[in-house]
Amino acid sequence: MLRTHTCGELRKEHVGQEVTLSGWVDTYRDHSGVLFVDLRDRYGKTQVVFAPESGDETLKAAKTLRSEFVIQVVGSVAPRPEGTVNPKLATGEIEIRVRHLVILNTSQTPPFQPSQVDLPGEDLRLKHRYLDLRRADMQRSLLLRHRMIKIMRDYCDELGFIDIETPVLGRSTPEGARDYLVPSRVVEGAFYALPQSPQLYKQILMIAGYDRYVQVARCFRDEDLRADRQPEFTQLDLEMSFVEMDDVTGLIDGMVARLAKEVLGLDLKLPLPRMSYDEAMERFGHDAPDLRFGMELIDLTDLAREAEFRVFRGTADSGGRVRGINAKGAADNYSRKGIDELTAYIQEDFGAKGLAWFKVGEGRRLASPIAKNFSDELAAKIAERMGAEPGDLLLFVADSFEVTCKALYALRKRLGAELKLYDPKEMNFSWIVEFPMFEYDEENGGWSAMHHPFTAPRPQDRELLATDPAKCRAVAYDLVINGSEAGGGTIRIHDQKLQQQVFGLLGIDADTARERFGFLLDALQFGAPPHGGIALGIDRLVMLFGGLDSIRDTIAFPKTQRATDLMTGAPGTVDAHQLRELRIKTTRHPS
RNA sequence: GGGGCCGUAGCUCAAUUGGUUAGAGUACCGGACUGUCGAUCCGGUGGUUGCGGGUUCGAUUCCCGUCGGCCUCGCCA
Repeated sequence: MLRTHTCGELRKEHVGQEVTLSGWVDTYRDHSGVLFVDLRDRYGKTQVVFAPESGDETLKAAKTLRSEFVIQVVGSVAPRPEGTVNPKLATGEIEIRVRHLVILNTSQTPPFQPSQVDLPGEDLRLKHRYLDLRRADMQRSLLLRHRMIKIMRDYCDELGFIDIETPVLGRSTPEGARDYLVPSRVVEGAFYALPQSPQLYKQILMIAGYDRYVQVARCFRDEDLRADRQPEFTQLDLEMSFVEMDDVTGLIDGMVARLAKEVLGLDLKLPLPRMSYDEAMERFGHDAPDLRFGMELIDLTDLAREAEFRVFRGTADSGGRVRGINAKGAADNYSRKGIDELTAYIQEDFGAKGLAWFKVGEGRRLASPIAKNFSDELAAKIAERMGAEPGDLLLFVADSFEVTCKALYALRKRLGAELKLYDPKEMNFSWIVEFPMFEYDEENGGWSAMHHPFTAPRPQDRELLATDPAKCRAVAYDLVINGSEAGGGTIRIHDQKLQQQVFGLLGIDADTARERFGFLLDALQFGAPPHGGIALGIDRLVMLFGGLDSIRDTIAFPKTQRATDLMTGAPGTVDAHQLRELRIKTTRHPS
């Protein structure tokens, strides 16, 4: 072994021991007669000291050490002299008096140093990811990821789940996200698709009788990236037979509680609270609301009908909605210019026609350029409805229900952050349930599945499939943490006829269904048990539990917004021979 | 596909209203220093201001295009 201990484990009780440490030169401080090196590995840092007692040769060699050299030192653990203890280091009470130094490898001057205070640009971090991953923050993050996956796997194992791997090369199912495609060499003109999720395989596994399946599954979606979205990401995917919704949510409640306890030291009250989709849209304008703070959406449509203000009355009379939020005590936080920015924000990004606002003065008088359009009586009713007090800022959007949801959700989220309405360290867990089965697809003029086409309707809503699909609710449940969708699941359809009916509603005719999902329809006829499951986004869970801003900081080798890998250069060109074998032509010059 | 922010020394950043020789810290190189820990002190190297074009007497600064990174709308069953 090239080491007897790691750089993070030596303490006062080791004083006097002969040890061998190996690691990277984090920093060095050359005082001519004595030279200090902070030796780093993923366990920590230990100060090693080169002094005249180390011998001329060793001291001389130590003077050639530079950042990120890999060295091995042999020496004795010594207590630090009085007054030189470093409380910032876990190993700060001791140091290694070096007798022997081996330079295991040198390093070029790194483009950035893992210990540097100012974080380098993300492109540079990604290009030299091996340096970035040496940073303590990244090590903490990957370690947290490991711990969380281990906790979840252990939990499932204890409950009898079997880890089964499903294929990465599958077939394309054009619904939903765009697929990553892989050409087949053997079958001309045919393509595999990388899985967006193991959805169908795990349902097949239920039909096959493996009644508790789990997998840490890599999933792929060829869609545009975000701070919390990567083209390939990891899900804790699980499925259970002979279960109802409460069985699945109850199981996940226990898993989340264990994560919260072991990772954050939090005792969660179970079961986690639930809210229906409709309530979430009404109170927060979104199906993944951040419940760490209030500032709920308040409906004013009935009052708007009495208003002289044409924007309000006109919207209310034509079937739209007038809704608002009350930013408590924020009247002074937003100047005219600041409110103009908020207005532009919801107009440009969410299609709102405008933003009506009032500042609440003494005696709950409403002050605003549009205030003259409101009678004192109506203004008082609005103030009452909004729970207005002097110093509050009231913001209103009059538009379709969808636009009021989007615009006010965005405003609430933005103001919540800007006004610091919640503690960033607080964690809020909840379930959103009773999602609609379908949503209307403007583009194609038909119904599309809100979750996926295999989701079961609530038994009491089954009639609605034929009569009023819009009102039909699914047995679906999303786990929401701090306003972020951390996972989602459903009870699946296990009845072949029902499955075909749903396909029909989605505009998938019998032939298409047979071609794409024939294997599932077949399997459903050979004794499919009732089943359901869930998938949790592991990258997002780590991000939330770790208090990180970007999903990229939870992934060892993430991709950029253009889905490229700055370190390896993927995606890259391939040589002409490879393309010929695949019978693929490209306008791009082969490498 | 749309909107926005950014790109200046190896790194992190600055540079007045468009103004003359583009600076600082750090890293790096050389020197001094036997208790530092963001070591300190002295000296030095280092720039096609992402790239291409335009406006101008003059462009890091303004305009157009392009490349790259990030945020975001659409998209993400």
